[in-house]
Amino acid sequence: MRPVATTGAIPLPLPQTEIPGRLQAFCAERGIRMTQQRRAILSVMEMAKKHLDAAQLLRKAQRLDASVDRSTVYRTLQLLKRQGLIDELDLMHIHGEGHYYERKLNRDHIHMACLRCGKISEFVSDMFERLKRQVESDCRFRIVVSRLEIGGYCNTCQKR
Amino acid sequence: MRPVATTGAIPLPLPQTEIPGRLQAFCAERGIRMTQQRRAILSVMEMAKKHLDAAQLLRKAQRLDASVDRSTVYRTLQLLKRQGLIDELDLMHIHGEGHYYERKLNRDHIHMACLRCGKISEFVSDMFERLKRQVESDCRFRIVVSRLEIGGYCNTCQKR
DNA sequence: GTTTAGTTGCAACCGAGTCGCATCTAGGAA
DNA sequence: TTCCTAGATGCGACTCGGTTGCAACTAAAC
Repeated sequence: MRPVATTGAIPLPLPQTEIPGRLQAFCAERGIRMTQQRRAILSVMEMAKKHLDAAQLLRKAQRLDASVDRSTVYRTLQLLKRQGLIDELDLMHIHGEGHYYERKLNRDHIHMACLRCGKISEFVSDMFERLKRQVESDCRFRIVVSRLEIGGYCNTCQKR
Repeated sequence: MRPVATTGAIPLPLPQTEIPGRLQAFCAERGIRMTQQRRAILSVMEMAKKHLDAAQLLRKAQRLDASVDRSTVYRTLQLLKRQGLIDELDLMHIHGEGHYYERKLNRDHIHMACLRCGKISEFVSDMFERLKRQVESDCRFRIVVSRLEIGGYCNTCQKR
């Protein structure tokens, strides 16, 4: 398990890579059939150093297995979403209408998208966790998935 | 200005209506040309008692002015977004890939979507405001727009 | 009233995502 | 090891939300 800051608020760089094969191990545990194509897609997800959309994921997966089809990518993404293994992001629609995907880590984080340079940054905060607990108790709402996205101007772009 | 709870965490019902003509007044202030079609669209937005998607907005606007076209609705939504007068929501894609829109009120709120019954509820929380201030200071990020959406199970659906 | 920049309807278009179906294959059973 | 079949795949057609180019129209400044 990748070490994650457990206290305070730490600006986080970009998503980190995980132990290779982690996602495949999860799937095996849950009795999900493993195919050549899924292996390619999962390992791309696992090694991704930034948020990928379906088209990027397809291109990268095809470099590992040329037979991978667009529809298989979408079907696999649905599978991983249902299993709670990945998160779907909009990143404030900075680049079109599509979605971005990332491995779900132990701890949720906030996504900030710079409206000027398009940079995406991430942020882990205890207060976010506390806010979710407040929602659960005050609204009697059982949270399954949450997404906090922020649009604005990053430090560098504010200075211009 | 509609009274909004300013302290603590209050479960909020659905979006309220505003003083009629409010959006049009905003546009006038900013020197935005007012047309028959825009008037129809704005008043639908203003009187909406729930979150509307573009298609619903079109249908309702056409009841006020039959000439309103789909593209005009989309162009007007873009305009209002740019002006910061409305917020765009996904509502966790509970019903397809489209977007929902609502008048921006003084205070941001959290949207909760029940994955079982589809009910959307809203929640205002000081902690959300504090969290945003934390992001601004810790990450030196100037927030323009933010969106916190939560998927899970509402009180009623948990009991089954 | 004249003028014109801004807005509109229309129809064609785009790109993300889905689906039906024939074919293929992972992986359990014999 | 071979056989078998539920489940996965590729393909192509499709849906649907949203955009765009263009000629016609109009709000509002003069």
